Amino acid sequence: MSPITPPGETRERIYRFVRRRILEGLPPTVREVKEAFRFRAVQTARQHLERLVAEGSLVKVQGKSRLYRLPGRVETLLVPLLGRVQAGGLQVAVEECEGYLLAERRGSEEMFALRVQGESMSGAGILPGDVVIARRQPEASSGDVVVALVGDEATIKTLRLSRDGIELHAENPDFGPIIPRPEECTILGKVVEVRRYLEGFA
Amino acid sequence: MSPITPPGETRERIYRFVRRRILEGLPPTVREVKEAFRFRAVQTARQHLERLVAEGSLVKVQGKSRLYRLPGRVETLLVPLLGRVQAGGLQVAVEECEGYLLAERRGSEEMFALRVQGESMSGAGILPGDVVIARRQPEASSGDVVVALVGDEATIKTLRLSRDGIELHAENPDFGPIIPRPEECTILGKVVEVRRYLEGFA
DNA sequence: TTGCATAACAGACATTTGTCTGGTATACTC
DNA sequence: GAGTATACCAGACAAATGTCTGTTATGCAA
Repeated sequence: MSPITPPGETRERIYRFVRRRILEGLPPTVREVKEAFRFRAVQTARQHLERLVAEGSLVKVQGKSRLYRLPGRVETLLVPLLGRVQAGGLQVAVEECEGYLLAERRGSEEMFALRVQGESMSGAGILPGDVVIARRQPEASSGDVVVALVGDEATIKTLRLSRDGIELHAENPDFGPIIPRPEECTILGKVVEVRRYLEGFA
Repeated sequence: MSPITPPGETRERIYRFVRRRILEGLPPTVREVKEAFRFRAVQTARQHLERLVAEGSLVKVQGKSRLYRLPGRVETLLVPLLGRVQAGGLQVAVEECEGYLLAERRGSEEMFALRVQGESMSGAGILPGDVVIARRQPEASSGDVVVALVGDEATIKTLRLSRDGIELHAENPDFGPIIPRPEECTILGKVVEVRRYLEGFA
């Protein structure tokens, strides 16, 4: 028999283990928890897990496999890193994406990522080669950094709402604002995160 | 019997279904696929899935539940987001970290994250409030952005190696270089990634 | 002591899930 | 026609997984 640990201590470690596994994208089975902690009885793992559910640290779906989740929608998901976004819209772009990034999810929104191409947002610390992660949404507020499809190409700019319609502002004095006609501009999403990889990860 | 669809058409739809489920964080079981497409035989779903694996659109782990994944799999890692780093070094700081970030794993190196505090690196697009992710290492090359402990406090600067020793350069004309005496400066790690959260995630 | 809580174990049962063998039907090619 | 490929179905087996009943041990408090 494993040594009996102080109340709650093992449970705390189990919580962290399960949490990590969930964040990594694959919640463990009861028996995987058992194995990880070298319990000799499945029930030991199960008791701890059920306690964690009872106290609200975890939630689960009865009777299904690998269905322990974190409460409050703090989950992760794989975000497709889009290559070239063209007029076809996002659907096609997602199909032929370059790869996937990990990101925290809030709610169940659809997210996508895009590589920054020019200097136009340098003033906001968004440099060429950076990756922006955006939540897909058709509208945004004044001041938001958005991914917009203007004519035939996706661009990243700061949105300004004026009484005449929308304006897309660069954050760089060398670039003037874009004031598109409504029919030639679609907001694809709002940028929620910027990442720069200084090493590796092309 | 369900109507027979053109070759590959159902499979294409199954691929999209599975991919979506994986991106959402919970790969489906074979029977969930069966149900979603209203097949009456599990085998029908399985055949399609196996074909997708055979042609490389999906990968899976034999015999385990919910183990269909996307190819080019992302290895993940939880990186401790350190609060205040002081002379004690990283050990203590990791103990009392503010939380964890998800990051792609590169090798098995120790990583840590730190919140940017001042304007001194603004010229390199590293702004106050950003989070830098660093690989722990005691040395770095000239030109690397590093996290260094100078005297009593952790700072993020660009490293320059001169014949007199090391120099820490800010990327902002308002800040002069720091030329520390060797014994009062320790390199904690090299910055490999910069993140900025434009929404939520304190 | 008794009672109660926690931690851990042993062994089983039941459901879910992955896998397999064999079948029917349609379409295409030779 | 025979042969082959695809799509789909039926039913079963087996492994993985969730769940349950009952047990021992330790510590704490009435």
